[in-house]
Amino acid sequence: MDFYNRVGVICRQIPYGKVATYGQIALLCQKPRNARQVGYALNQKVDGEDIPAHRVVNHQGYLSGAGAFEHLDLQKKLLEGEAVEVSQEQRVDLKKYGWKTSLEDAYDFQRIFEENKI
DNA sequence: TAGGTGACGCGGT
DNA sequence: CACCGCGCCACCT
Repeated sequence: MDFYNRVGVICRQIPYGKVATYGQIALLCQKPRNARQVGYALNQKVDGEDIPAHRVVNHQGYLSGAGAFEHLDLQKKLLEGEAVEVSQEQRVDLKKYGWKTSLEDAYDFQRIFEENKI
Protein backbone atom coordinates (compact mmCIF):
# COMPACT_ATOMS: atom_id res chain seq x y z
CA MET A 1 0.00 0.00 0.00
CA ASP A 2 2.90 2.31 0.69
CA PHE A 3 4.00 2.05 -2.86
CA TYR A 4 0.62 3.07 -4.21
CA ASN A 5 0.59 6.18 -2.08
CA ARG A 6 4.03 7.14 -3.27
CA VAL A 7 2.93 6.80 -6.85
CA GLY A 8 0.04 9.12 -6.13
CA VAL A 9 2.28 11.71 -4.48
CA ILE A 10 4.68 11.72 -7.38
CA CYS A 11 2.08 11.82 -10.12
CA ARG A 12 0.55 14.89 -8.60
CA GLN A 13 3.91 16.60 -8.99
CA ILE A 14 4.14 16.02 -12.71
CA PRO A 15 3.91 19.54 -14.18
CA TYR A 16 0.98 20.53 -16.34
CA GLY A 17 1.89 19.94 -19.94
CA LYS A 18 4.59 17.38 -19.17
CA VAL A 19 4.70 13.58 -19.07
CA ALA A 20 6.67 11.08 -16.98
CA THR A 21 7.55 7.45 -17.62
CA TYR A 22 6.67 4.45 -15.46
CA GLY A 23 10.33 3.68 -14.85
CA GLN A 24 11.01 7.25 -13.84
CA ILE A 25 8.24 7.17 -11.27
CA ALA A 26 9.39 3.81 -9.96
CA LEU A 27 12.84 5.30 -9.53
CA LEU A 28 11.50 8.30 -7.62
CA CYS A 29 9.62 5.83 -5.39
CA GLN A 30 12.99 4.29 -4.48
CA LYS A 31 11.81 1.16 -6.25
CA PRO A 32 13.68 1.19 -9.56
CA ARG A 33 12.47 -2.25 -10.58
CA ASN A 34 8.79 -1.68 -9.99
CA ALA A 35 7.88 0.07 -13.22
CA ARG A 36 5.13 -2.45 -13.87
CA GLN A 37 3.63 -1.86 -10.47
CA VAL A 38 3.33 1.84 -11.23
CA GLY A 39 0.85 1.08 -13.97
CA TYR A 40 -0.93 -1.35 -11.71
CA ALA A 41 -1.17 1.25 -8.96
CA LEU A 42 -2.57 3.88 -11.28
CA ASN A 43 -5.13 1.44 -12.57
CA GLN A 44 -6.40 0.88 -9.04
CA LYS A 45 -6.61 4.59 -8.39
CA VAL A 46 -8.43 5.68 -11.53
CA ASP A 47 -11.87 5.90 -10.05
CA GLY A 48 -9.96 7.46 -7.22
CA GLU A 49 -9.35 11.12 -7.55
CA ASP A 50 -7.05 13.88 -8.58
CA ILE A 51 -4.30 11.74 -9.98
CA PRO A 52 -3.24 12.90 -13.45
CA ALA A 53 -2.63 9.38 -14.74
CA HIS A 54 -2.80 10.62 -18.31
CA ARG A 55 0.62 12.19 -17.83
CA VAL A 56 2.26 8.79 -17.51
CA VAL A 57 3.57 7.02 -20.60
CA ASN A 58 6.09 4.28 -21.27
CA HIS A 59 9.79 4.88 -21.82
CA GLN A 60 9.33 5.29 -25.56
CA GLY A 61 6.64 7.88 -25.24
CA TYR A 62 3.73 5.63 -26.15
CA LEU A 63 0.41 5.95 -24.30
CA SER A 64 0.49 2.31 -23.26
CA GLY A 65 -2.19 2.84 -20.64
CA ALA A 66 -4.79 4.40 -22.91
CA GLY A 67 -6.85 1.24 -22.77
CA ALA A 68 -7.52 1.72 -19.07
CA PHE A 69 -9.30 5.02 -19.65
CA GLU A 70 -13.00 5.31 -20.26
CA HIS A 71 -12.55 6.02 -23.90
CA LEU A 72 -9.51 4.89 -25.85
CA ASP A 73 -8.87 8.46 -26.92
CA LEU A 74 -9.39 10.02 -23.53
CA GLN A 75 -5.75 10.06 -22.50
CA LYS A 76 -4.80 11.59 -25.81
CA LYS A 77 -7.49 14.25 -25.53
CA LEU A 78 -6.45 15.14 -22.02
CA LEU A 79 -2.85 15.60 -23.09
CA GLU A 80 -3.79 17.62 -26.12
CA GLY A 81 -5.85 19.74 -23.78
CA GLU A 82 -2.54 20.59 -22.11
CA ALA A 83 -0.92 21.44 -25.43
CA VAL A 84 1.02 18.18 -25.53
CA GLU A 85 1.26 16.87 -29.07
CA VAL A 86 0.24 13.24 -29.47
CA SER A 87 0.91 11.48 -32.76
CA GLN A 88 -1.71 9.33 -34.41
CA GLU A 89 0.08 6.23 -33.13
CA GLN A 90 -0.47 7.44 -29.59
CA ARG A 91 3.02 8.72 -29.00
CA VAL A 92 4.50 11.87 -27.47
CA ASP A 93 7.97 13.31 -27.89
CA LEU A 94 9.76 12.81 -24.60
CA LYS A 95 12.57 15.14 -25.60
CA LYS A 96 10.01 17.86 -25.83
CA TYR A 97 7.45 17.02 -23.17
CA GLY A 98 9.31 14.71 -20.83
CA TRP A 99 9.42 15.78 -17.18
CA LYS A 100 13.08 16.11 -16.31
CA THR A 101 13.89 14.94 -12.80
CA SER A 102 17.24 14.99 -11.05
CA LEU A 103 18.83 13.21 -8.15
CA GLU A 104 17.82 16.12 -5.97
CA ASP A 105 14.19 15.63 -6.86
CA ALA A 106 14.54 12.03 -5.76
CA TYR A 107 15.95 13.17 -2.45
CA ASP A 108 13.11 15.62 -1.98
CA PHE A 109 10.57 12.87 -2.50
CA GLN A 110 12.46 10.56 -0.20
CA ARG A 111 12.21 13.19 2.52
CA ILE A 112 8.50 13.65 1.89
CA PHE A 113 7.96 9.90 2.15
CA GLU A 114 9.81 9.72 5.42
CA GLU A 115 7.92 12.64 6.89
CA ASN A 116 4.60 11.10 5.94
CA LYS A 117 5.72 7.58 6.78
CA ILE A 118 4.82 6.10 3.43
C1' DT B 1 1.72 -23.12 -2.88
C1' DA B 2 2.43 -22.46 -7.81
C1' DG B 3 1.81 -20.40 -11.74
C1' DG B 4 -0.10 -16.81 -14.93
C1' DT B 5 -0.47 -11.91 -15.90
C1' DG B 6 0.54 -7.21 -17.00
C1' DA B 7 -0.64 0.89 -18.14
C1' DC B 8 7.38 -1.83 -17.99
C1' DG B 9 12.53 -1.47 -19.35
C1' DC B 10 16.83 -2.51 -21.52
C1' DG B 11 20.04 -4.62 -24.37
C1' DG B 12 20.95 -7.13 -28.55
C1' DT B 13 20.47 -8.27 -33.57
C1' DC C 1 12.99 1.23 -37.30
C1' DA C 2 11.49 -3.59 -36.14
C1' DC C 3 11.57 -7.32 -33.69
C1' DC C 4 13.02 -10.46 -29.89
C1' DG C 5 14.20 -12.11 -25.39
C1' DC C 6 14.89 -11.78 -20.71
C1' DG C 7 14.52 -9.69 -16.17
C1' DC C 8 11.37 -7.76 -12.98
C1' DC C 9 7.59 -8.10 -9.07
C1' DA C 10 2.89 -7.23 -6.77
C1' DC C 11 -1.54 -9.30 -7.61
C1' DC C 12 -4.72 -12.47 -8.60
C1' DT C 13 -6.59 -17.23 -9.27
